[in-house]
Amino acid sequence: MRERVQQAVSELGYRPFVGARAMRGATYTVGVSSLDTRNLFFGLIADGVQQAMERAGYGVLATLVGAGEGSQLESAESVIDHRMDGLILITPRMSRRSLDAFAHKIPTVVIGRHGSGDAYDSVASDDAAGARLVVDHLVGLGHRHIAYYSQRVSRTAGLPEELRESGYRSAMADHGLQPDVVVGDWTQEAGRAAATALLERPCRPTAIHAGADIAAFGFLGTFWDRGVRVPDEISVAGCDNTPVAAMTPIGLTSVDQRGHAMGEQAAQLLIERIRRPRAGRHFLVPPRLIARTSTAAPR
Amino acid sequence: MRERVQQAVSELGYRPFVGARAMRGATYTVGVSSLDTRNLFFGLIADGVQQAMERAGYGVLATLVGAGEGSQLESAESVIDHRMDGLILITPRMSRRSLDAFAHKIPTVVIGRHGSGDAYDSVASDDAAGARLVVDHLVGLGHRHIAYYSQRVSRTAGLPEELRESGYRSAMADHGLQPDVVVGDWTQEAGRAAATALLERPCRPTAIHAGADIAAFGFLGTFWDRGVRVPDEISVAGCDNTPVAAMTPIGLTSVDQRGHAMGEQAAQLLIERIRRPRAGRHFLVPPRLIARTSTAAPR
DNA sequence: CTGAAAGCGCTAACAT
DNA sequence: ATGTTAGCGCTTTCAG
Repeated sequence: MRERVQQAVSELGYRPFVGARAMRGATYTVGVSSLDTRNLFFGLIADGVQQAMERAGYGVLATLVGAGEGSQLESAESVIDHRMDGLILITPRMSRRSLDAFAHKIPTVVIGRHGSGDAYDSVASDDAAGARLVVDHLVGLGHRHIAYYSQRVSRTAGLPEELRESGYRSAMADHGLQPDVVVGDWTQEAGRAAATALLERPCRPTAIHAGADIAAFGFLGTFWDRGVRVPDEISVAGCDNTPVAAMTPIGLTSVDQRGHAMGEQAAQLLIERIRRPRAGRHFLVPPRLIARTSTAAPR
Repeated sequence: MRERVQQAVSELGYRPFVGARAMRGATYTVGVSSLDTRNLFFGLIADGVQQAMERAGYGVLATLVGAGEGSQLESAESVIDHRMDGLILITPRMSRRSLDAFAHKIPTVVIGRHGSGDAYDSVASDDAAGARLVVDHLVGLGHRHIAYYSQRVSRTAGLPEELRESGYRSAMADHGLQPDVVVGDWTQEAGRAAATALLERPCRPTAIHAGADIAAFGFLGTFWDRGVRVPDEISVAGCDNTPVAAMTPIGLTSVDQRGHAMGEQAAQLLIERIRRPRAGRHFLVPPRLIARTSTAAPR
C-alpha cells in the first residue's frame, strides 16, 4: 500500500503544500532573518546554516536586507507569518525586549550577538578575544602605539562593536599601553575619512586595528593613495577575514570568525530547540588570527 | 464595523497566517531562487528585487546556495511548495526544459540569462555589448593583442559566458584583430593558474579581458606576486563591477551591469505577470564600462 | 451592511 | 491493515 502511494507520488510529481501542512503541523522550513546582501561574511554564515539544515531535512528561506531600510523587525515578523518552524537572527540590532518577544513566539537562535537567558540560544564569535589576538600580535611585533577604530556603540548590549572595543581596551591595559580609540562607522568610506584624519595627527600610531575588514579597506585605500606604505610606515589589521582580505596585493591581517561553522552550529541548536524547548545555550566561538602582509614590525 | 476590526487587529497584534491565505488566494510573497551568497553582484540584484517588491506590498523570501551543492531545481521547487505568488531566478543554469516547466507552474522572471518565448519574462545584461565595450576600450588605448579568458560554455543557451565570448570574438573581428581565447573557470584560483600559464608563453598579450571580476582578481594576484606590473606590462579588465573592483589599490577596469536596476525591473515585470499573464517580455540592459587604473596604453 | 458556511490540502485521531 | 473524518485560518460566495 505504502509502495503504491509512493509510486503515484513519483508518477504524478506530487509535492505537499507547505502552507497546508503548517495548519496541522510543521513546515520543515526555518527562516534566516535580515541577511545582509552587502556583506560576504553574512553569506558565509547563511551558507553554513543552509548546509546543516539541508542535511537535517529542513528547508531554509531568508529575508534580505541591503541598502533599503526594510526593518529587521518586519523581517522576523514575516518569518512568523509564514509559520516557519524556527528563526535564525544574524546580528540583530533590535532591543532586548523585541528579541525576547520573538524568541517566545518561535524557536530562535541568535548569531553574532552575545546572549544569555533561556528564551533563545546564541552563537557568537568571542569578539573580545579577537581584539586581544590583534593587540597581542601587534605588541609581539614590537608596536606600542596601537590605535583602534571603533564603531559607535549603540545602547543595545552584546553586539560585536561593544565587545571588540572592550577587548582592545583590556588587552592594551594588560600590556601596560595607552588605548587610543577613534570612533566612526564601519564602512569603507568612513574608514577612508578616519585614515585621513589620522595622517594629520602630529604623532601617528604605528599600527591601527580597524575593528572590521570593511573599515580596514578604507584605511588601506587612503594610505595607498597618500603614499603611506603599509606595513612599513603603519600596520593595519581588520576583523572578519573577508575573502577580499586574502587577496593579493591587499593581504590584510584579520581575525577569522569561522562564519561557516557558526552557521552550522546555530542550525544544530535550532533543530534541538525545535524538537524540544529547553534551557538557553550560549556559545562563544574562539576566533583565530590570520596574519598577512599588512602587519609587520615597526621601523 | 471595519474600524472596530482594525482596532482589534492593532490591539491584539493580529497578523494573518500566510499559509492559510495561500489556500484560498495569494501569499503576497515572491521567491528569489538560488541566491549565491558568495557573490556580491547577486546580492545587489536581490536587493533591487527586495526594494521594488517592498514598495508594491510584496514580501520576498530567498533560497540560498553557497559552497553546498543544493540544486537550483530543488530551490525553485521549494518556492512552489510554499505557493508563493511569483518566482525570480538568478542566472539559472538548468535546462531550457526545466525552466519552461517552472514558468508554466508559477509566474516567473529570469535575471541574467538571455531568454525568449512567452513562458516567462527576462532581464539580462547585454553581455555581448559588455565584452565589446572592453575590446573597444583596449583597442582605443592602442592594444592589438587582447586575450580573453572564457568560462567553459555549457550547452545551455543564453548564459552570460556564451554571449561574452561571442561578443569578444565579433568585436575583435570588427577591429581586424585575431581572437586569443583561453578557457577556464571563473574563479579566483583558476584565474591565478591561467595567469601563470599566460606568463610562460613566448609571446604574451598586452591586455587580458578576464570575463568576470572574480577571475580578474586571480590574474591580478599572480601578476602582482610575479612582479608583472599592471597596467605597464599588461592591462587587465573584468566584468561585473564588483565593489572590490573599485578598491584602491586594485582599481580594476570593469563592465558595470546595473545589478540593482536589473533587480528592480525584474520585480516590476513579475508584478505585472502576477496580476495578468501576458506575452513574454525580454529586456537587455545596456552595460557601461568603468575604466580604472588596471588598463592603460601598452608600453 | 453584517452573518454564516463551504472548502482550500493537509495531519492526527478515530473507526472499521 | 485500510478508510473516514474533523479541523487548522483564511477567502469567497451566498443568505439574511
